Amino acid sequence: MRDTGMGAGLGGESLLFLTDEQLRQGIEAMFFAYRGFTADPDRILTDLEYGRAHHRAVHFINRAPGTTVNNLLNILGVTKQSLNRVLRTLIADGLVESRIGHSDKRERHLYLTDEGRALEQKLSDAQRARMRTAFREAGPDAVGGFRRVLEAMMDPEMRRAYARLKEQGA
Amino acid sequence: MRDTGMGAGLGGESLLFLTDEQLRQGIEAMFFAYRGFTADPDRILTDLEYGRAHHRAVHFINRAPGTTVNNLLNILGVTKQSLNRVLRTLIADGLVESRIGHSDKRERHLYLTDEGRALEQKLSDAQRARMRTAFREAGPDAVGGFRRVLEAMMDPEMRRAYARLKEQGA
DNA sequence: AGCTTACGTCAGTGTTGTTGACATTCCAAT
DNA sequence: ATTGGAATGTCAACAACACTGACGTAAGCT
Repeated sequence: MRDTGMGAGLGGESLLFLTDEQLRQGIEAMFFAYRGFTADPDRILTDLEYGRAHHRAVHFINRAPGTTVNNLLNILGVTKQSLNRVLRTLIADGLVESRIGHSDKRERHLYLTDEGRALEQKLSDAQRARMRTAFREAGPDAVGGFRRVLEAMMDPEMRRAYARLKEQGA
Repeated sequence: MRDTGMGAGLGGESLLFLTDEQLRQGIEAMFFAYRGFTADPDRILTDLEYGRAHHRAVHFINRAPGTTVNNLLNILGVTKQSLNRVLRTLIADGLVESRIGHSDKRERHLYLTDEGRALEQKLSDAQRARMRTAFREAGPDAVGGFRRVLEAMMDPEMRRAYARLKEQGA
């Protein structure tokens, strides 16, 4: 087994949790857990001819109603063309409403329709159910650690977006 | 704000960490963190004309040298056609070697070549670096919680695969 | 001999992402 | 008032990565 060479001679703190093997287990845990994380919504979506991209759009529009396309673009980290394709179908299907901005008429503000909210509800119910089970199994302390590690893993820009959404939801 | 209706009257334990808002923050944390998780390898891969699928294959072949195609299929959770496309390019490019099984000649055992190991090293160095920073920022207790929640989030089948890899690496 | 398993491949399709190019609309500055 | 830039939208082409379905080959099992 290889080692980073940083595990020895660092005083009382063993830092055993930073060995390459521990890090690799963390990487694999992320990989397998993300599969579970998306599995339930994915099943619902394939029945509805939608994909994960539609879920993400619906999720964040619900989370921040009236958000602009540009704002959504930054949160989702995709190109406007990619997002536009998804939004177009959602608007055409009557799940999302796009209203021209009042102060800046170039901007489009996005809202879920009743039907859109119904889908969001259905998807997030499924996803929250899994998250709830996992949180309950692991316990409150583990949940705190989970959140701290994930936050530290984000790119700074995403960490800011995440913090903004957190404030908004509280 | 909606509520699950499970937050009240449960005695001393408040279960505040299981509110819909907390769960939604967990969901968003997973989304943003996974982006960071894959960002560094993705950057390396695009330069090399490879994708995330190649990374996953190389990772697990390195992790379990001599693994069969079928075993890899189960771990990655994709179709054989999808995996085969990736394996074909990796073998053609001399990163992976496919050896016919000794006892069962139908099976192909997969190994990384020196060149394959070099790529795996490069990719996992980048990914481990981010994981290491995140782990160090969050601290050992948080890392334990992180791992417990992720494990609880996996599908049972993936939890078994994860456990098998853990034993193997120890 | 017949069935199953493991693997590979061909063909077609769908989702999601990417560039690049171009039009429109609007705000803001000269 | 015109010019420049930002925000949005659209079209086209393309690539990665997943899927299904069908077919073939070789090997193993009963």
